[in-house]
Amino acid sequence: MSSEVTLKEIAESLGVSAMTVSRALNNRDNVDEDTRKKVVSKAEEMGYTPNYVAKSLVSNKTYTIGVVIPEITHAFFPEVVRGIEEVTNKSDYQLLLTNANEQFIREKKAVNALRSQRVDGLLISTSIGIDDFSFYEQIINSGTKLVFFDRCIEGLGASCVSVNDRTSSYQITEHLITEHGYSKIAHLSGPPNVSIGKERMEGYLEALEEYELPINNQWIIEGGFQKIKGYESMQSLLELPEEEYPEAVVVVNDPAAFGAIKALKDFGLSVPEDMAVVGFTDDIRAPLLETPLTTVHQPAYAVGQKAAKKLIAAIENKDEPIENIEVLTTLKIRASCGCGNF
Amino acid sequence: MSSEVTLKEIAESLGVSAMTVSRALNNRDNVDEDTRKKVVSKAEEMGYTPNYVAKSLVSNKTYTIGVVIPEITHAFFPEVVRGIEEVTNKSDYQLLLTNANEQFIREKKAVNALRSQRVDGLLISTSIGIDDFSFYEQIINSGTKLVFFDRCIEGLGASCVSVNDRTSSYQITEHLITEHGYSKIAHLSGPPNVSIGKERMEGYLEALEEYELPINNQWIIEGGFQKIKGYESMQSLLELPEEEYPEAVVVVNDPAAFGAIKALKDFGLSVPEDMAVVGFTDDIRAPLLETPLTTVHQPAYAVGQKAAKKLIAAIENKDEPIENIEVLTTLKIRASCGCGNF
DNA sequence: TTGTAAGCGTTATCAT
DNA sequence: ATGATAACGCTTACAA
Repeated sequence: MSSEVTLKEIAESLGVSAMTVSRALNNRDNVDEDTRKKVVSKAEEMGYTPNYVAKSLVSNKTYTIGVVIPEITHAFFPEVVRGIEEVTNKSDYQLLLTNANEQFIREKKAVNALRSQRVDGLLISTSIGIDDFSFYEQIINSGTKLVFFDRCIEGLGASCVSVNDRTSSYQITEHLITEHGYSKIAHLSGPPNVSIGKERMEGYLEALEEYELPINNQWIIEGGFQKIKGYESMQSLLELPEEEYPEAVVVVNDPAAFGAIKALKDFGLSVPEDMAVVGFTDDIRAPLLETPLTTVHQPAYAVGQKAAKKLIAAIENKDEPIENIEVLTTLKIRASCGCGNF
Repeated sequence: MSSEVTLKEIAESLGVSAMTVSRALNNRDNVDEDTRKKVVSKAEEMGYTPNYVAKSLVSNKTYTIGVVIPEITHAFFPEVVRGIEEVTNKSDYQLLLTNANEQFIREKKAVNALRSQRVDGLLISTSIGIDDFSFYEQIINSGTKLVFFDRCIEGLGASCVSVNDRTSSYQITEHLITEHGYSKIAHLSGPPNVSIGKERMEGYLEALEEYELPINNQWIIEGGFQKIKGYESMQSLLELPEEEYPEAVVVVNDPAAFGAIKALKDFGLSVPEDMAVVGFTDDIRAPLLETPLTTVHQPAYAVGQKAAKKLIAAIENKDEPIENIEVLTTLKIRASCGCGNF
């Protein structure tokens, strides 16, 4: 950035001190109105932009928030970022965005870089492969303000904003049971060490228990969040003898559900006649499938907003409490569960 | 960010000077190997993170790049950001991301904030309503490194990375003419003051001229980039007497094409039988429509990569030339143009 | 090899 | 109302 105009230069060209210029430009009340005007117009003329780097060094505040997301192309996250942006923009914080690409090594590197940049706080959604919880434990203990969103690590003393995953998973499973009378329901799960994977599994299990349906371990396949993982999980499921096929399957998210549906198709089976499929996310493509996908709509924008608000509150207010904030989802009933008229 | 450990504190606890600690931690060659080890382990123990704010003040370099995009939910941009991220991550630059939400006022505000943060360079895709070119002219003249991407402002002395819009628009129009024999082709355009709006219009016109087809001003409707704009433009077009309807229409981008198709449907017309429609973007939803959309695939990731590479080159190399870089598109032929077998 | 002093651009504090 | 000085955490330049 070419050599920029400084307070001192403005001061010299005006024959006053740098302090006066600083005061004038920051609208302090103890400056003569005349000099203030002179300073402001001179600054304008010289093309002055305040140097936040220097400001930050003095104030120990950067007005900057670090955001770490695991996967920027998964449509959910850009929407979350938009929510974050909306809030930070109003409060005049800037966003340092990093994409960990689902790699915990990159996530760590990003967090360290962000800390070196002295961001005022961190908004984090962890990558799938995370194993080293002590990393975040140290950071939180050091007093760094941190709010997790969507993919949370619990019990570390940081607030967390997420969707009511367990309840939503319970509800969509319940829908399959009560509205359609399915009793043989499978689950293509995510990794259990990621909160959303665990929670969605639990909601599914709770619903089966509540309605006293058999829990069949052959129907619970651990996979991942991408299309290919759903495809593979469904392939495993279809290795069962045909008479042991479930009637319906709850998939951990929509991309994985797309993969699962593809696998069914490749296998010559149709949705929902041979097997009903429901997802989780309400991906932009969900309503456009040949058989539109029944799924759980996630208010990504609201998640972003709430996480950002919580973080800014924690930054600006010493004793903001630690909270787990749940944002409510809604069921999107479409055709893939067997509801014909959508 | 709680009180952080400083060089001085490490120095004191070790009985050496801050300079020695600085040298040791930065792997300068003039430090005793023994003291270096002591310093490094002490720094680790005390949880030291270098203060980049202070570093930047000295070096006049922040290792930070400001990115301004007009619309984060338009899938094209997250993909561009991923490309940018991939490059900056390797070169150890951080990304300050701002979303202008298609509002030029917010864009200006964002750029000013970014300059105050003393980013080393700017990556910008302008919002639609832009009118004040002098704003960027000043910034570029002040020596700030700036690369435009996708939505460029030309003639200001900044490099630009974009898709070969005019050629692509020419090609998809040509496809309608030569593969389908359409001679009555309309264009629902974008705003002409945004480069992609202008370029796509020009490509369309060039193709008509090349094949000596009539240019009918009633078939050229100025609109915008969102679904609703496409809907409205198509509504205008359908106000013509039925015998003056075009056979095909080139829409400025996919979201607008979705709107146009919706309007046709609401009007009782079908695609491509009554009117063929082609788009531009290859939106993730394009292949999933009832009649999959023929469109131009844009290599968003490559746009991001090239823009980031160009900017970093400009930052690190005094006389990096100003260039217009074009990234090549590919046609995605699907059913909406009348190619039946897709 | 190590230390000292000055300075990066700003603001808090005390003085005038 | 305005100015002088020190300080924020670090590095460069020079000295020991």
